Amino acid sequence: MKYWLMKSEPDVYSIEHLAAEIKGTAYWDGIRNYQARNFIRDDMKVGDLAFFYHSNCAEPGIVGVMEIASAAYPDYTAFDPKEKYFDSKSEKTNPRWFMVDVKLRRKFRISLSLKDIRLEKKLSKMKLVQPGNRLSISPVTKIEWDHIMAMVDGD
DNA sequence: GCCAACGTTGGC
DNA sequence: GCCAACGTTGGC
Repeated sequence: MKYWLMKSEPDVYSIEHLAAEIKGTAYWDGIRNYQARNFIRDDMKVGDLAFFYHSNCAEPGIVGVMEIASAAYPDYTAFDPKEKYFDSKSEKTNPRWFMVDVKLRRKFRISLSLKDIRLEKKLSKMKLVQPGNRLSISPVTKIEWDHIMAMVDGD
């Protein structure tokens, strides 16, 4: 099983949106970066766990935990010209972009801010805090994962 | 809203 | 294949 961190702008789609999904799951669309695409398509498996990260907002940070609920399948929003993330180069017969379904496992009572992550020496190797990192999907090591969970739960 | 750091595009 | 121009990301 693998661990991940997935970014979303809360103005667009927040953990509260996910919590309000009737079905309990949602499709994680709009990934338009090859490296992130490859993680989704090639490495993500059903049952993997992922941190829900709020980006580009007042208090960026990790706000909860999701479970990957499906294998990767073509991101059909790329096929629809009316969609924000339409991409004419992604064809139905040869899709360029993929997505997975996610399910909310847990919303943290107190989220872990980027500031606090930066202050934590043991998390200094995280992809998230590497200079210039903009990847919206990144792998998290088990050690990092466990450490964050311990921080969130106050040991 | 600013802007630095990236990734992508397209002319050559 | 180079690289300038452009668009996007995301912290601040």
